[in-house]
Amino acid sequence: MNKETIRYYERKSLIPEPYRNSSGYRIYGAQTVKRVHFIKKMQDLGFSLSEIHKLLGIVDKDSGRCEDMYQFISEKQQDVEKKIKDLQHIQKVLDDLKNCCPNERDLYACPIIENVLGDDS
Amino acid sequence: MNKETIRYYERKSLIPEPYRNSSGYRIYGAQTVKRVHFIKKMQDLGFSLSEIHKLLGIVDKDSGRCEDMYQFISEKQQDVEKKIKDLQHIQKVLDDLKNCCPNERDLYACPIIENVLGDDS
DNA sequence: ATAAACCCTGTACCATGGTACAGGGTCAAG
DNA sequence: CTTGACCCTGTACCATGGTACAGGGTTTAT
Repeated sequence: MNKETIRYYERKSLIPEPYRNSSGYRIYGAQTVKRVHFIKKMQDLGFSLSEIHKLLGIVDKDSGRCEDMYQFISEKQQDVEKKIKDLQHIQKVLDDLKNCCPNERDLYACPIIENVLGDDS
Repeated sequence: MNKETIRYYERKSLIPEPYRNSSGYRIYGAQTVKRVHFIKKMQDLGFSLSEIHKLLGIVDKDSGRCEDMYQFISEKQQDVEKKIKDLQHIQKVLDDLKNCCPNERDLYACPIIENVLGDDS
């Protein structure tokens, strides 16, 4: 991973300020390394950095962690469910557009274009 | 729609510079209004403004419009298909996380957290 | 001993899709 | 004829997730 990105996470308080050696160089412990892995994985699961910030607040808590975590995951699942449904709707509209296309070269009045451009809704 | 957004589209060359009256006020014709509707609809279908910029290039062309349009829609469908698959994978991972959660309050060692935090991959 | 190859800080910049002024001109109503 | 409500321009700013310097200090290798 890019060091600039790590420093970006530090600025955003996603990871703690690390120890510095006598020259002021950052020394990272295993926990911070794990934390960065956690951030990456949650990003891959579609969580934004601000969501991950909240999530890390849960992780750092000493009680109620599991319940809050479950809650968080559940809410994200609903987000993801909605995104899938939206994309499936888009897929259907794109299909309809394709199906109205005769696919002939040099046909000026492309039904797809007319469909989207002229449809007064 | 917000006038600032329309002016933003003008800056980005998504719509032509409109006619001005004697005081320099913008006067929009029906074609530009249709163009803005087109932009909004294509945005709703998941096209970015830069994609819409290319699309409008096709719309403005005098030949081969239909074939290019069909091509564009088809490529977008593949994008959308991939996004859906990615989200479905995410959904599965989130499900797995939920399934490993005992959902007990005050349980310190939340399996979800351990799962994501500690998994060395 | 000196150059390469790191680290540090701070700031600016990239794309995306806009929004929000400031400081001015114009237009219609009362 | 003045006040408010528009329009104009230009520029700066918002969030998001970083990246890329400039201008220093340090460490390592030859």
